[in-house]
Amino acid sequence: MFQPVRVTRASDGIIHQIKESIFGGELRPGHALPSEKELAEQFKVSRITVRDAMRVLESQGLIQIRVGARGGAFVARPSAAPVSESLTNMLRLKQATLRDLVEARLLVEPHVASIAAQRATPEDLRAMEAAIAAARGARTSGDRYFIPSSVAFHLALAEAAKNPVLFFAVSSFRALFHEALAALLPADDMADRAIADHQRILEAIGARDGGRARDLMHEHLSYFAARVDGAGKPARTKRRPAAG
Amino acid sequence: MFQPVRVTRASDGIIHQIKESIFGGELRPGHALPSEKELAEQFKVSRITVRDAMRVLESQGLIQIRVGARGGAFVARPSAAPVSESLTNMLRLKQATLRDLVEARLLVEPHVASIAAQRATPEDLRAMEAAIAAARGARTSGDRYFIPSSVAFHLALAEAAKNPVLFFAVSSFRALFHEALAALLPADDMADRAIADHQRILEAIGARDGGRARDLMHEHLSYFAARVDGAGKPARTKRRPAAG
DNA sequence: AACGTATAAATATCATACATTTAGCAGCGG
DNA sequence: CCGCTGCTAAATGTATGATATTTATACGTT
Repeated sequence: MFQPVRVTRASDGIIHQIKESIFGGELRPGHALPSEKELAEQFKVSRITVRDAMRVLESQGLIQIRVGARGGAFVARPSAAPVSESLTNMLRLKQATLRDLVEARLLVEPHVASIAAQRATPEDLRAMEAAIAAARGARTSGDRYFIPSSVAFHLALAEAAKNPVLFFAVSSFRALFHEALAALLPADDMADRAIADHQRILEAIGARDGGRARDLMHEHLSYFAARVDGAGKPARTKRRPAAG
Repeated sequence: MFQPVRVTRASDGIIHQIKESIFGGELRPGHALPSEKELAEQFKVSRITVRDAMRVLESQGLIQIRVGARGGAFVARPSAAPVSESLTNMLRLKQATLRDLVEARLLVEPHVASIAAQRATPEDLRAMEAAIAAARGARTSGDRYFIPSSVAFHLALAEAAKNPVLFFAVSSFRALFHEALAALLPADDMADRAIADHQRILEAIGARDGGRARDLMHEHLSYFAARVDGAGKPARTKRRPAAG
C-alpha cells in the first residue's frame, strides 16, 4: 500500500537529475557540467557523493571526464561502445556461444543491408567505399589484420540503414564477434574474400537492390560463420579450464 | 607506434582485475567479494578508489551491492537490465523515434518466435501459459495496466528461443517500447487484443508451427505499432517543449 | 620564434571520522 | 515455547580536509 520513501544513496538522485537535464536537452553533447566542487555545493552533498554519480554516468557513456585545467565533465556524444560493452559483459556472464552470436547476426544484418539499399545517402556510399579502400590498402601493405577495416564497412552499412536501434544492435554483435575472431589466426584468404564480398554488397546497395544486398550479406556472414564456428565454442577469448 | 603506458586511474585497473575474475569463472554469480576495506588493502589503494571501481561494476550490472551486516558486493546474475538501460540512454541521446524501435522489433521478434517454436521446452510453454493466465487475472481484477504481464509473455517467448544474444536484444527493445507505451492511456481493448494474440502465438509454438508463430507475431506487433505510432514521436516519455 | 617553466584549475587519491543500514543475537515477557 | 524489543557488530554511505597528478595557459628566457 505504501511506497518506500527515499531508498538510500544520494548519488542516485544526482544521477537522475543530470540524466533528466541531458535527455531534456538542457545539456547537449559537448556541454560542460560544473566542477565537482560546484556540483557538491549545488546538490548540498560532499564531493564524494558527486564523484560516485559521475563514475556511473561516465561508465554509462553519458558524460566524459577530462582531468587537468579546463577539464571536468562533458556531455558525451552517443556511442555504441557502452551498449556494446554492456551486452558483452552479460553474454560473457551467461556464457553465450559463438553460435548464438552468429544466429543473431544472420537474422539482423541481411535485413539491415536491404534497408540500407533503400536509404543509403551518397555520403553513406562513400563511407562504405572508403572502408573497402582502406582494407585494400592495409592488405597490400602487408597488414594481416583486416578486422578494423571490416568493422568500418559493416558499421558504415548499418549507419546507412538510418535506424539507430539497429545500428546499436549491429555494433554490439560485431564487437563481440570480432573479439572472438581476432583470437584465431587471421587467414589471408579470409581477408581477400571479405573485401570481395564487401565490394559486391556495396554494388548491390548502390543499385538499390535490397533483395540482392540481403542475399549477399547472408552468404557473406554464412561463409565466415563456417570458418569461425568451432561447434559451439564459447564467445570468449580466454578458454576456461576443461571442467568449466 | 608506442602505446601509452598507465593511463591514469587506478580504479580502472581494479575494475579490470575484478572483471577478469568474474569472466574467468573464479568468481561466480552469487559469490561475495571481500569488503571494501579488505579490497583496499589487497589492491594497496584507499577505500575511495575501491568504491569508484565498485560503482562502475555495479552500474554495469556485474555486481550487486548490499548495505548493512552481511552486506557487501556480490557477483550479479546475468540480467538484461543494464544492457537495456545502456541502449535506452543512447537512443535518447540520439533521439531515436518510436518508428525506429518498431522497425527493429518487427525485424527481430517474429523470427525469434519461429525459432522458439522449434526449441521451446515444456517449461517454456508453461511459463508463457502462466504469463497469459496472469494477464487474464489482472484483467478480471480490474487492473488496467496489462503491460507487466505482456512483458512477461514476450520475455518467456524470447527465453524459449534459447539464444541469449537474441534474448538480450528483445529485452532491450521491449523495455524502451513499453516505457513509451505506458505514457499513453492503456486502452481496455488493447489489453484484450494482446491477450488473445498471445494465446494464439502460444498455440502455434506449442504446435511447433514456426511459420505461423512468425506471422502471428508480426501481425501482433504491427497492430500495436499502429496504435502507438504517432507519426514518428520521439521514443521518450517526457515530451520536449515545442521548440525542442 | 622556440623552448622551458611557473601557475592555476580540475580531477584522482588518501586518511580519518561519522552516519546509516541491516542481520543476528540476547533478553524480556507472554 | 513463542514473539517482540532492542542491542550490537559489520558493512556500506557520506562528510571533511588534505595531498598528488594532470594539463591548458601564460610568462619568461634564450
